[in-house]
Amino acid sequence: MSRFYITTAIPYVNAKPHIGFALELVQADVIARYQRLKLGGENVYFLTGADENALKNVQAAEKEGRSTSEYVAEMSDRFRSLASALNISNNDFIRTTEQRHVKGATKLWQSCKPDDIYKKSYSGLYCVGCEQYYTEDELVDGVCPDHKVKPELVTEENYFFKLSSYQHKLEQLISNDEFKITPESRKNEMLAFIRRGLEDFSISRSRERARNWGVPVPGDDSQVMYVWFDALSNYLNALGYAANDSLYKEFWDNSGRKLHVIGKGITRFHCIYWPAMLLSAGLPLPNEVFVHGYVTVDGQKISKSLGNTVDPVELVNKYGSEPVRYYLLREIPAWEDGDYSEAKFKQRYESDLANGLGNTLSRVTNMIEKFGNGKFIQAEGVNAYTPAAASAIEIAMRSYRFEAALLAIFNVIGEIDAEIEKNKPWEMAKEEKFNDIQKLLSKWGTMLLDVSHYLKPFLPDAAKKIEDKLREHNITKAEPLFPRLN
RNA sequence: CGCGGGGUGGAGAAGUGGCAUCUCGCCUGGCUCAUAACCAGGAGAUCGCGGGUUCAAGUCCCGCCCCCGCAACCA
Repeated sequence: MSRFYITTAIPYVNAKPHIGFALELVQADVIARYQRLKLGGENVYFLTGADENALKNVQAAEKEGRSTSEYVAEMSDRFRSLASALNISNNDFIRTTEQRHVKGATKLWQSCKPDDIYKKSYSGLYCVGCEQYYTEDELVDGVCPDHKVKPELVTEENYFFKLSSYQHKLEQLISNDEFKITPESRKNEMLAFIRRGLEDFSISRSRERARNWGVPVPGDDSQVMYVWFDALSNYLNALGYAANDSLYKEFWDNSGRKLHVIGKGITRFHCIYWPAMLLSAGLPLPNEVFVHGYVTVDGQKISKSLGNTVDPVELVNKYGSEPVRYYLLREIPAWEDGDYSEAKFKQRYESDLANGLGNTLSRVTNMIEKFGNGKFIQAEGVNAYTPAAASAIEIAMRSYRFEAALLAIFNVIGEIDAEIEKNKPWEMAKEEKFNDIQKLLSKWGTMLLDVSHYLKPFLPDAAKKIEDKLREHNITKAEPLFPRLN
């Protein structure tokens, strides 16, 4: 029994989703769909969701003069809609204000080794305006960079987690890939971080400082959990950890594979804090964390002050989900940062999707209609992908190099075009060599089916359209799969 | 001496020792089945700079310059 559990991170919902999170959803979706094809749909479980407990959410709601719970509910819906706009095949969507989550986070806290959670007083420079702590060097001339006020020295008693006692174990698990971090550069970063020495970290806030928002610390009403402590437990909670549901047993508490897909900014939380918490609670660890890079827009970091945010839902409304999926997967190197620009988007759309895949389908189906009587018979022994190409795609998929996989998959489009040009079926038609044409059309159609097979995880709709078209009894010229933009 | 990533034809990238590759753009030619799409050929790179190792270096070593991230309770 081979089970596969995959998750995205749960973004906090203080603003509408931007294109960076769309990247994560799409990458995770490709992996999920790919695994379903291999393992069968029932053996794959794909989770995404939203973090509603972050203090930032409270601040954002306040700014709009709304109640926090109403605000986060509405914002979570926007993230849910993004997933559906992008045709993401998630099995579930968890909100961290749900009971199953609160109960699970509580259970996880209680399951940690008693020695690992202790009370300690913490003091730091706290800016009331920002509602956050600053270190000395973050201050500009001794004042908060945002509010230009001198922060107060605040002392508060919090619960701490004994991360320090897991230093050795974590180093071991990560370096021998028992807890695998992809790409390797991220693994090295984490190892370097661990070797510098791990300090215990605070896992609670005073209820006051948390603005009375969050998951209460069990047995201590004066404190709520530090948002990361509860947030990470969502991966267990969606499966029914608190109630020990069968889903939890099948997908987490067994030997199946568990993969987290995250952005580079939260690597430490997923690769250090999270496994330590699980170790403390005596729970199985995820097998792997895949860390993708960030999306820049026109070469610049996405930032609200620059006003260069790109709304992925708008993009989908304008161009459709598949072109957006394609762009994110093909143009952004999955292991690194990548850039979005409208010009590049249009370029990819035109050359790869419209003039490439779509046009080739039109050519082939049109010739089947015109020269082949609408009949297409799948060719025996034709493989669009040589064993070398197929294995290159496999390797790319297994290492989450989606851009490399797509490049290899799309090579075949060019090959079909070149063969059409070389054989000139339209001339053969004049000479009435219809049997020969039929053979060629069988071959090209079969090659297109091979392409669509590999495209399924990436472009599920287009793949299906290609397949459906070539399975028609009386094939007519296909409608443009991706119409030209102008 | 903080850590990491990167500097390859006009643009974007691939490329861990053996004639420098791909996509887009540009030029020329071809084709007309196709979404004015497609195919072939071509021009264009002293592979950031300076040394070194080697029969041979974009690729290994040393030094330097420049760009971009990250630097622990803050998503």
